[in-house]
Amino acid sequence: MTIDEQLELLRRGTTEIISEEDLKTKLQSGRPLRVKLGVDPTAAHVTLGWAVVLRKLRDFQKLGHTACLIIGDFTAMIGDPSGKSKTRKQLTREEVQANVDAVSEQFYKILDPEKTEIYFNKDWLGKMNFEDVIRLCSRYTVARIMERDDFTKRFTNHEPIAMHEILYPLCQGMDSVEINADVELGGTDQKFNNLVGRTLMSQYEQEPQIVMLCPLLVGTDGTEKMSQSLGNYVSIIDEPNDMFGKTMSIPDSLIANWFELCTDVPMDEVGAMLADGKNPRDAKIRLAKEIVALYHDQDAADAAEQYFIDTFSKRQQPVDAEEVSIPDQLVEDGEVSLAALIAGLDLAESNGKAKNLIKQGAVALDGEKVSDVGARYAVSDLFGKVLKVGKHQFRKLT
RNA sequence: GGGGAGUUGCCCGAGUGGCCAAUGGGAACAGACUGUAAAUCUGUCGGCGGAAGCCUACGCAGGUUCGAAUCCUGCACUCCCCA
Repeated sequence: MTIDEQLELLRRGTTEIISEEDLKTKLQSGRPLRVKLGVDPTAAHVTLGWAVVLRKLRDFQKLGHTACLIIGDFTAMIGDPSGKSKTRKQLTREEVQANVDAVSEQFYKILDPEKTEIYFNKDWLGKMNFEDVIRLCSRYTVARIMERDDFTKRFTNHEPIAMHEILYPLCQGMDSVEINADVELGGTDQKFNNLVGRTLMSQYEQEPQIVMLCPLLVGTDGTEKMSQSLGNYVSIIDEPNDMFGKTMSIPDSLIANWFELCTDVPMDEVGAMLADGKNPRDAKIRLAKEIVALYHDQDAADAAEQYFIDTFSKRQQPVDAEEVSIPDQLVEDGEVSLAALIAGLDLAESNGKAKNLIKQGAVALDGEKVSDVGARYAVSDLFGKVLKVGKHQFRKLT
């Protein structure tokens, strides 16, 4: 592959490269580059949004470069202030460890383990003493830190900014120094942090890293960036049917963007699918299948499509609803209250909510609507029946 | 260090002694309509209970009162002004 072809591949799905010229020079050197991606284990799932950057990292690997994943087990205890209007909650060591465990194996669904190095930034940040911290702080000024628009906003809005938050960019910059990164990848919200890395690196007499920024994937709600705390996410370890269904729930306006950032489908093909007169639903089905195929396989994608059409388009009961047994503690004299059962199976948060659902006509047994809030059934009558709650949730009682 | 303002349900925000489980908006959920899209309309939205009702809640801890989210005291946290 020529250098220009390589650049072309790397450029896809990025919004900014600082600077492209320097990147070209580095590519021309022919040596494997150290491409850094910092990940904070603040969540237990790799989401499609997160995958955007991971997939870019994989592109580098395909070209023979080395992925340097920095697990922010130290920085997670600070909490990245990027784009946040509030101080993040600081995670405990246990929470961080649990997330690290959960997330690390998910990375290899995307990355090539042979070309991946994993670092934990507690290994160096955790060893700094107070003097080291003071010295680090002296390398950056308050004015420059306050340039960040999220800090500026919080400051002008009289919202609190805790001291430790302004150290976050410096910590992240130290990571780059520590591993001597050639390139750092990040979402557009990471621009400031990544640029601090460049500054620090030159102060440590290293060649400043190239910064490559990827757009933030908008979540299933169609407005906010995809994040686990907002609940608008698709996880790459979601079950095929969930993955398919969640993807189908995105607004039409996002279809092209998701194709670009989450799949390898060529963009002119996407354009054709979305041309005037075509039903955007079909494009969305294709999108959902692509995504399922990527993280499961083609068979799973086909099955998920079939499930979706049967269950939602045709409004049939799924053939293979998840089977659940009726919890013993709900049974009294061989009977259960329907509301308690719904709550007990986690299909509603509380008995009260379950009753509301019944009142609203959202509950059916074997296709027959139940409207009696106080309905009770003999357990033996329920065996084998399919309980439907809302549009999406089906459970086969056993 | 001094002075002032504030802390209400998932979020924002009203409420200044009983009519407050707490106005309103947003989010969320459900129903209708659909393409599980968007938009729209309707309903629900602390817990338990079939219901009546009961319990728990307005930063935390006490107090005054027949009765407090509302008054008093102390504590914690946030913001502003001055030093």
